[in-house]
Amino acid sequence: MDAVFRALADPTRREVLDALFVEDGQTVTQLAERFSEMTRFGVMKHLAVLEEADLVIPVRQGRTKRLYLNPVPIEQVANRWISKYAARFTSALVALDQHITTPEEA
Amino acid sequence: MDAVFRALADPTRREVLDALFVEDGQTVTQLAERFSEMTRFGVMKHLAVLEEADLVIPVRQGRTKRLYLNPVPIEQVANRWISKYAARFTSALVALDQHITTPEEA
DNA sequence: TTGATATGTGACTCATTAGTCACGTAACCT
DNA sequence: AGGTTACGTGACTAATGAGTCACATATCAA
Repeated sequence: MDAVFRALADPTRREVLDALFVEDGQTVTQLAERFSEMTRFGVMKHLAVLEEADLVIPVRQGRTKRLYLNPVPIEQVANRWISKYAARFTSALVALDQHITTPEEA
Repeated sequence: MDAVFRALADPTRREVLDALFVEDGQTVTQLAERFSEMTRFGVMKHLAVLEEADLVIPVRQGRTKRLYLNPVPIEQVANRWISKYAARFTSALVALDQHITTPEEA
């Protein structure tokens, strides 16, 4: 799970995920072409991090490699980590609402 | 939102959030004592990052500073980013189920 | 006021990361 | 075979991040 958080920290890597969300199964060069501000090697390094976190699954096809989005780790983070704080969010909203409807201070 | 992802990337910072989840409104020294592998200054740097991401809200009280957990940014990440991939997760499960119930290949 | 406590700042070191490049390998095509 | 396309590796540089320390400031308590 550490790898997932780490992978999601970089905006470029989130862009890669977005690109695969729009069109799944793109090749490395296809993806690299979308990032004009970076060389193919930079993109490949980001892909390695995403694969490490299992967020992207590589499928070799002859000389090309297709990258497929794997939403499972994201879902796990949502369930095992984020949902824990969701309850606090709800109670925070309730507290805010009570604060608004019954203000005690200026 | 970038700041939130960045803040969540570090395991120590997630531990800080966990500590505040267990007991909200702890002071800086209180939190620092929980991290024996690190000095107070290290913890303070992490707190700065968490405050920057608005994940932790500081409240000055005389010479002490109390840190309060703010689950709102986490919730926003869940809604605006993660939920987008949740649909893919569902369809992936459906595909997996279909693959299991009607296997075509060995 | 004096001493103790709680937090803050700036400069510094060390490790990690992002990104590039030269080069290498493997597959496709004719 | 020979050229071309697609991807991979290792070494390198520059930037960023983690962590520490000396020191400074503010507050409390007697």
